Amino acid sequence: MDEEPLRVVLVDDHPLLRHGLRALLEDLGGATVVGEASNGEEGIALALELDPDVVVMDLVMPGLSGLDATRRLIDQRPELGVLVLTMSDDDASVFAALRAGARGYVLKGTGGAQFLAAVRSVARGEAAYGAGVASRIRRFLTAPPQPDAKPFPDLTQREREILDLLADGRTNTEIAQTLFLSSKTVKNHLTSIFAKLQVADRVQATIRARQAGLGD
Amino acid sequence: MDEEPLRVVLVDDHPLLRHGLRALLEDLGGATVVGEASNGEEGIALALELDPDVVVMDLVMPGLSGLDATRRLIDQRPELGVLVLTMSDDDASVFAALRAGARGYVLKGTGGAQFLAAVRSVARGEAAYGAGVASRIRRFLTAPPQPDAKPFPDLTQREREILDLLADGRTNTEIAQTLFLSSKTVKNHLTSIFAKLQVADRVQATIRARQAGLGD
DNA sequence: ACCGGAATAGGACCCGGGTCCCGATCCGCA
DNA sequence: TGCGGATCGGGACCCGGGTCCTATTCCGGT
Repeated sequence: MDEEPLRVVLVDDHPLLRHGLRALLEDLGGATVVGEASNGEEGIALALELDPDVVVMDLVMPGLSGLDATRRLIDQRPELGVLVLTMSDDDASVFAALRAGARGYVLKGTGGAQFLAAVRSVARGEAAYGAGVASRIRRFLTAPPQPDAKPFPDLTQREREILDLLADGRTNTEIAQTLFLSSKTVKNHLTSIFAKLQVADRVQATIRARQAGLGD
Repeated sequence: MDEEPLRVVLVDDHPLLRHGLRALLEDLGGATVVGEASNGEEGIALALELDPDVVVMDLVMPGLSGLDATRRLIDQRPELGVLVLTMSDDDASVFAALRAGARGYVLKGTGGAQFLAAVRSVARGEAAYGAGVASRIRRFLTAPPQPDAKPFPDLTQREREILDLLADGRTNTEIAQTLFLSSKTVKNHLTSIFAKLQVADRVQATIRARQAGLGD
């Protein structure tokens, strides 16, 4: 499709690594390294000036970190492809980089072929995450939907129904009408609900219920 | 690295599309399609039996959806690479698929080279998301830190303080003691708060306040 | 056949929540 | 200087929320 060589900027404080990457990209990857920088400030300036297809960014560098550099770069050029290449293999680094706008995250030590594939993906506007990063993202996305199960196991069926209506801000008489009950009965149920939830009144019960996902 | 052809299972209810994919994968991709299925149930059975490197999964299918199929598949084989190939280009579909455990998400209409790259990435255990998906993920990760601003602009300072305590489940006398006020004053403020929020009582006000981020 | 718990409901009672009206002070702005 | 709004509070009043006790029905488990 695109036979023009990819234009790449390398930002890494390690000259030997830059040299190796340049060789890899230009000899085997059909890409051209149009600029190299050894810290964040230079990287930003170079990238803005040269407008490459991909910026390969290290995270830990003297001076401006790769994280901040990525953030500023994306602020100014949202569509710029930043591929983070780092040794940091932990949740915090990964998500910080993704939030900063990096479109790729691969670990140093990744094979040459995978690295080149990641560069090309990022150049195409796609996302390219290494094996470990993929599972991290999934865990992160999977976490929220978990806290389901059963909200209040010690409540009876009726009590849960009433608590649910309470969590919608309904008043006792409204709850009673909805469930075809006497308001007295609703009061009685609420009293035992308060005891089980260990709260003092309907407001606190409402808060607890909504924290557990009821209402809305 | 791995010169053995990738083993792929196709799950899509459209025979012509399967045919096209098979041709693409086998002629240009150096892969072998070891099985085809036209719905979720068959897909699960085939994938479990053949244990391929990649399962290419459509989302919309008669019978068991690709979403549910992916979920069940990943439940049993967490390391299995599932690449979702679909026309659905919306947040809900994308995140549902990622939560279900898909390691790739590309749109029908993606170029052949990109599709093959995605298949190979997924086979290597990496993640492969198309261009649009990448920006969705970023927006999702960036969203949480955003929802600040000012909760209730029409409330006065004092009213916001009182509403904040109310959102913690405090009672009128407790609020009064905290702010060194008379409970009468608290009541009066609450009355005007209810009017401004257009709610009937403290419970509904609490709900509104917590939806706006107060309390906790 | 019996017991216990869930669900329903009434009576009596207290008190906090909520409303409306009124008055006071203070401050900023026209 | 005067107006308006924010803040503070009192009085009077109503009623819904909450508690405690008692009682009935029904059902499942022993």
